[in-house]
Amino acid sequence: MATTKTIKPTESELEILQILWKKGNASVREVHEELLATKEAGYTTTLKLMQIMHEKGLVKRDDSSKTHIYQAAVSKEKTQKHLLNKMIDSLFGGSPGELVMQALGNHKASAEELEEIQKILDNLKNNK
Amino acid sequence: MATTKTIKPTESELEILQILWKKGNASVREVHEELLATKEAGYTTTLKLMQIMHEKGLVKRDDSSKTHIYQAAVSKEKTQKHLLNKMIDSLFGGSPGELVMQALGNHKASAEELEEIQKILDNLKNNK
DNA sequence: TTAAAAATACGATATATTTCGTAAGTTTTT
DNA sequence: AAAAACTTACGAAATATATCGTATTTTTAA
Repeated sequence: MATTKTIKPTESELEILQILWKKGNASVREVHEELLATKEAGYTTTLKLMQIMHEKGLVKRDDSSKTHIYQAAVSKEKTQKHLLNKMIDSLFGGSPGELVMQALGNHKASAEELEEIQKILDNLKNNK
Repeated sequence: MATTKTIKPTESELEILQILWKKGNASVREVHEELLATKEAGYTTTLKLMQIMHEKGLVKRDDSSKTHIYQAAVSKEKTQKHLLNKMIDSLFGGSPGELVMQALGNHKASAEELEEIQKILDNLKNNK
């Protein structure tokens, strides 16, 4: 078995990854501006976090020019999958259904989303 | 608006809560034994964690006899809900649908679960 | 009734995460 | 060309989390 790389971004790292996933690539400044919309933080704090993420391999960066340009090195889907599975195992007794029910019960999903989910559901049913 | 109590158990606290949810109530010793099945830890570490959880109000305890008996003070459902919402916000751009799709796509849900989900889905659709 | 085992309390250390200040080098503006 | 603004690097402090050792008390067993 290959050594499974442990993707486990911290809370703050996740916030940054989200921005990078959305923007594709961005400078520290750009990420920082986005962060400010949500939370209070100093510029060097963001910078430091992104440097650490780079060391960890969570992001790639192009430092050919003065202002470095960052980009996520882990895919959104893989990360979601990973953390979701962890949560299903640790909080929902390994049952994805239990989680789905909770999630649907709580939040309000849009009509479009409900349709999307319906499609997936139909698919799964047919494959039984 | 009432002050929203922040339920945010740490990883370790979650492991303990799970055991308490399962057993209903238990001594530190019992919880510790269970923990050992999964991970390495000293007894006093478990004790300390549970004491901290008590301070935080995550668990209740009966200390009328020498050996204190603990029990979860937060419900499994509320905790699931809380952490799920956090995850939806921090990883799925606030869209529960996205999360549900990932969850359904990855894991295999049982036919019964699919039916359950279908019911919830129908309900949500009708309430639009 | 003494010794061993079990339990709690508590402080100290270790580790992980987050935040920030300062220095030093670029680029931009005046 | 000098000043101002921007950027990175880096160390250090602040905070949160986890782990453990030791002292003390209580219970159990010899």
